[in-house]
Amino acid sequence: MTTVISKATLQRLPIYLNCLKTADDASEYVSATTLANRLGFGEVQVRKDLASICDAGKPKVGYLKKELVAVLENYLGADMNDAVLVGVGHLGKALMAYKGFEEYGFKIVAGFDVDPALIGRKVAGKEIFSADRMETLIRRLHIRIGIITLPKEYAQETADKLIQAGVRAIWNFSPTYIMVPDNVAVKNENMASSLAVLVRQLKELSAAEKGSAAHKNEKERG
Amino acid sequence: MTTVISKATLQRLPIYLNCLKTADDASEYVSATTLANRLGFGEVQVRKDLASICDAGKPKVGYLKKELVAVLENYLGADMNDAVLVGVGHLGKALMAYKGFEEYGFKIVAGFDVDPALIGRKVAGKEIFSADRMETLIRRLHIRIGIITLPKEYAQETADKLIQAGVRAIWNFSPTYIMVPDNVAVKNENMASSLAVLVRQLKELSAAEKGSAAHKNEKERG
DNA sequence: TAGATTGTTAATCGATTAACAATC
DNA sequence: TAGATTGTTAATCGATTAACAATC
Repeated sequence: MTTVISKATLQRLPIYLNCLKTADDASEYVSATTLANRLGFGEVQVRKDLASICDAGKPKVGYLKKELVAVLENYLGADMNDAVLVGVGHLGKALMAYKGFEEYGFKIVAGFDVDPALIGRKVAGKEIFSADRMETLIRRLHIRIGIITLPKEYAQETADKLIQAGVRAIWNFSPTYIMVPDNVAVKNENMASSLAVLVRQLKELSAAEKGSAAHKNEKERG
Repeated sequence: MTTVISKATLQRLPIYLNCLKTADDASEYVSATTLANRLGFGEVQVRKDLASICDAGKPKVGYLKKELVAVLENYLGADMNDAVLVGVGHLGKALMAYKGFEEYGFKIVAGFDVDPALIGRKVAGKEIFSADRMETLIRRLHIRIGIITLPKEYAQETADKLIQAGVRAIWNFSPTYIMVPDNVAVKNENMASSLAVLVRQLKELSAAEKGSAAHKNEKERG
C-alpha cells in the first residue's frame, strides 16, 4: 500500500514499467512470477515492490496489466519537469533525442553550448542556445533540472551557474564529482563504476570456466 | 589488506582514483578525511574502502598520493580488455570517443552498424564495420566484451549474436533488459532509474523548502 | 609526549529473502 | 474445494556507521 518507497525499490519501478510496456504478450494479467523471470529478479522482491505502490494484485491471476501500467506511470510521471542540457556533444545529443524520458514527465526543453556552429541549430526539435543566455533562459522558464554533458573541466563551474540561475537538481554525466549545496539534488553518473563491476563479473566467470565446473557461479545482475 | 572487495566498494574505487587524479593540490599526501570531504562520502567509509586494497596509509599523514594512485590503477586496470560496440548513433559515438576508459584497461576497438553511410568511417580512430562482419571479427580478435547502443528492438537479438560469437560480458545501454545465459555477465544501464531517484530528491527538497525550515533534509548522494 | 590519522571490531541500518497466512 | 498467487511478518544478509585501539 502506501509504505514509504525505498531507494532500491524506486530504481526498479521504471524497469517494471518498461518491461510491461515492451512485452508483446496479449494476456490481460501479469503475475509477479512472470515479471521476475523476465527480469531475472526474485519474485518476492517484485511482489513487494509492486505492493508498495498499488493494491491491485489479485491472488491466482496476478495484476491487471493495464491497471499496473497506469499506477506505475502515475507514480513515476506525477511531476512534470522541464530540464535543460549543457554541452551538446555526442552524449548531449543522444540525451536530447531520447524519447523515453517523456514517459516519466521529464522533458529536455533546450540545449546550451559555446560552439557557434551548434548555436541556433536543433536536436529533436529542441533549440541549442548560446551558453551566454543560460542564466536568463533558465530564470525565465523556471527550469529546476539541469543536465551536464561537458568535459570535466567545465562541470563544476557550470553546475554553480545553473544553481545560481535557480536549478535545484543536477544530473551530471561528466566524469567528475560535482559538489552542490544542501538544498540542491545531484546525481553523478559514473561509467567507470559500472564498468568495474562488469569487468569483475567477467573475470569471475572466466575463472569459473577455467576451474572445475563444480562451483555454481553466482551472478550479480544489474 | 586483501579482504574480498564488496560490490559497493568496487564501485567507489574508480571514483577515488578519478578524484585523486583530477585534484590540483600539490601535497604529497592525502588523508581519508580530505577525500571524503571532496566527494561527500563518510570518512570511515573511505578509510575502509582504501584499506581493502592497500596498506599504505600512515597515521598522522594519510596516504602517499602517488602510491595510492598506483595501487588503484593497478587494481582497476589489471585486466586488459578489448571491446566492440554495436550501434554507432550519438551515444555509441560518445562512448567510442571517450578517453577515460583506457585508464581501466578497457578499450573499444571497433564499432558496428547497419547504416552504409557509417560503414568504413572512423570515430576516434576506430573503424566502423558492417554489422554483417560482427561475428567474424569478434571471433578473430577474441573479443569478450560487447557494448550495445541500439534501439531497444534490436538489443536482445544483438546480444544473442554477440554471445554466439564468443562475447562473455555485455554492457547494455538500450532501454530494455537483456537476458543472457549464466556464463555471461551483463550490466543493463538504466537512465530511467537514475532519473527517478533524482526527481524524487528534487521533490523532497522542494517540499522541505516550502515547509518549515525545521526539518533537516537528508540528502542521498550518488 | 600529544594529536592526528589509520585500521579494526562491534553496532546499526537498510535491503533481500524466506516462511506463511490470506484470498480468489 | 484445491491450487496458485498475493501480501505480510520474521529472518538473513550486506553495507554503513560508530567506537576505539594502534601508530607515527
